[in-house]
Amino acid sequence: MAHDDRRLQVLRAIVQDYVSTNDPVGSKALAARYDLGVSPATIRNDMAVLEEEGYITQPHTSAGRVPTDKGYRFFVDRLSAVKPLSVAERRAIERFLDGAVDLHDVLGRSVRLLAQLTRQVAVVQYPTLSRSAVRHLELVPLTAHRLLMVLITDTGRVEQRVVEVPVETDAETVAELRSLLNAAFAGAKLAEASDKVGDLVDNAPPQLRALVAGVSATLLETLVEPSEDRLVIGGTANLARGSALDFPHTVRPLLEALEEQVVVLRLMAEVGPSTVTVSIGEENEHEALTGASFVSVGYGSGDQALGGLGVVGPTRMDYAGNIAAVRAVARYVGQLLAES
Amino acid sequence: MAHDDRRLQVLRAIVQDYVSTNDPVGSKALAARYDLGVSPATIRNDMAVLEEEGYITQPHTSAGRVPTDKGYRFFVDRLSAVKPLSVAERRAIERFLDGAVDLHDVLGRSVRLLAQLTRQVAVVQYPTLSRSAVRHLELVPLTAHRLLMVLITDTGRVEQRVVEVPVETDAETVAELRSLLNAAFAGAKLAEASDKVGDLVDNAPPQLRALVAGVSATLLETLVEPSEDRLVIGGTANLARGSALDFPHTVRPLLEALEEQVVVLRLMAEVGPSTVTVSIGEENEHEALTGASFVSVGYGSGDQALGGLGVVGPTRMDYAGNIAAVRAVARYVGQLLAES
DNA sequence: CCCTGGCACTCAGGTGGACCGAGTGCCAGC
DNA sequence: GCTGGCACTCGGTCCACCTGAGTGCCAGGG
Repeated sequence: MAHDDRRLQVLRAIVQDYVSTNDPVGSKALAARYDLGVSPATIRNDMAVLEEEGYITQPHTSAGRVPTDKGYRFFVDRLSAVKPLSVAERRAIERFLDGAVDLHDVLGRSVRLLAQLTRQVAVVQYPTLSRSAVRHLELVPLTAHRLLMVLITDTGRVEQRVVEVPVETDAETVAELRSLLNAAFAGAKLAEASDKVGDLVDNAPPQLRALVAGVSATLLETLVEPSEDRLVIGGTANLARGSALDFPHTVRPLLEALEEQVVVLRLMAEVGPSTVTVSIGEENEHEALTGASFVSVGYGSGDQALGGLGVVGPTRMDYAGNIAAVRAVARYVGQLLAES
Repeated sequence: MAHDDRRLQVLRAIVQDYVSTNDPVGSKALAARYDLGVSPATIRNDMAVLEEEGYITQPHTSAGRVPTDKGYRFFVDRLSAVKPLSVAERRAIERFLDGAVDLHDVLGRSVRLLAQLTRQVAVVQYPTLSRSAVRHLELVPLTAHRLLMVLITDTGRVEQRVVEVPVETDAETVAELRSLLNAAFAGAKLAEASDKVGDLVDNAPPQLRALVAGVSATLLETLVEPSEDRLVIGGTANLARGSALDFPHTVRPLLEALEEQVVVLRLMAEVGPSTVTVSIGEENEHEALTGASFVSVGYGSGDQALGGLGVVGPTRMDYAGNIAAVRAVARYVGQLLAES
């Protein structure tokens, strides 16, 4: 139908115009700027319908229209082509991420990069431990009854815990324990580690059993602790840019939610690799985010994402551009992690 | 002189009142609230002198007075007694920091704690590598030509680097290398590490020399790289609270400076342990911080601070309270790190 | 059946004047 | 050297008014 088609065009034009100017957009401006081939009056009729259907709304009578969350949603779903990144942008990504020395560095650079590309707040999650594999388990004796366990994963994460052991342990025993644990766990996905613990303890030489059990228990604990999931956040300064415009009253609740991490992690939990997830305004369950949109995607090779990354910004954001940026950065991060 | 004495009282009262109300304070309000034993008219005279001397200023005629940076400085320098923390606060600190599982956790909790106590932006620096001692050096073979070097310090920091080695290396060689390096470096301050490298290479068995040299070089590199110094920042949401009041136009430059880290690290570089440093407004060299004050102190047992921590806020802040909080948290962090 | 130009209507935001009150500086008196 | 009194200043607020953007509706034309 020619009608519906044009209405879609009108909606699209409204979104684009509003995103770039931040002014409610009126029929006249639309007709002037977007060459829709019809007069303002016609556009007004279409706009009335769009408003009826809930895609746009007027902040007040005698103002132009503004997309609603539903409008953005429709717009995003119909995003025909994701705007490809410019050559300059691709080069910027490479230049930015090249020369990272370790995981911390990779993620730190990614978050800065993403914030810079999108001019929004960027969020990068550390690779989930449970989906990483053990590269090495190190034990460093601290005292006779305390060991420092250091877990190194294939994604480059390093976690450490102090293990209190019931029996006195000398250097030799520690060495034995270390090779035992590494033989058992090295290369194994951490999610599978819990399955192996039982066997491992059973098969351990009797004098080592208590130790193996103790260290294994701590290992498993690190997997479930809340600190298990870490987040790097960057570009919060972008929130201040036009905060008055984008966020009704203050950015405070948003900043709080970001620092809370839990909120963002929950959102991240749902992301899959290669499929960008966009959640818009009210679609976000957490109250502080109801005025914001979240564009995220998983990174990592395989079929299951190692972690997620994304950007948070006003619902009035450049979805096409941000989706492209998020996807591109995720791909590079995935590559970098696969290499190391 | 009775005069000067009362003028100091007046200045103090102005600072206190302004800090708590955020309104320019007039002679009448001062007389009413602070019981200075003299009439408003007299206070006006004192205020005129204080203004002449640059300690206070009027935002406009017919408004009260506001302390200048110089006024705050004077106030801080004459802070007779740092307000001791309440029992509840002390208990809160312990409760907050207790049960931290590793360094990351300790610092993360500290920064949240500090932000909560002071209601400002809190900043905590990771222990400087060069002032930490090596607890353990681990080498994990990745491929025949690549090793993962993991450095564990006595402060609980863990750094990792991939080392490309020129010669093919088997597991046995790696083990040898590992014990060689640990024998040489374990327990040594990292600042002294560079001195030891020469000897170490000379005394190494010939076939290991190239390896030892390569790994040592990487180790030294990690000490000088910018990533050497890390920072945890928290409580940025506090900037949003009353941002319009405290920071003339936006919080943006401040947020940017904080994310920049370098700026803050430079400020931190100067802190000593146990002596709280306060830099106020224009005293800060970086432009973005000229509207802010920075209260910082080093933490760590010895005479040299392992790292620093502090808070950033408007010049209009509760200096006495913040100094007390910063000092208290630093002490606890120092203790926690010494224990582990 | 759909588009278009015209027209009356609404209302947010800006402008300018009047007023109010907090706060000051100064002065004469104690 | 302190104090009360007094004239003066000036930012903030309130209000009334106007302007202009934008709308909805309607009648007419393709």
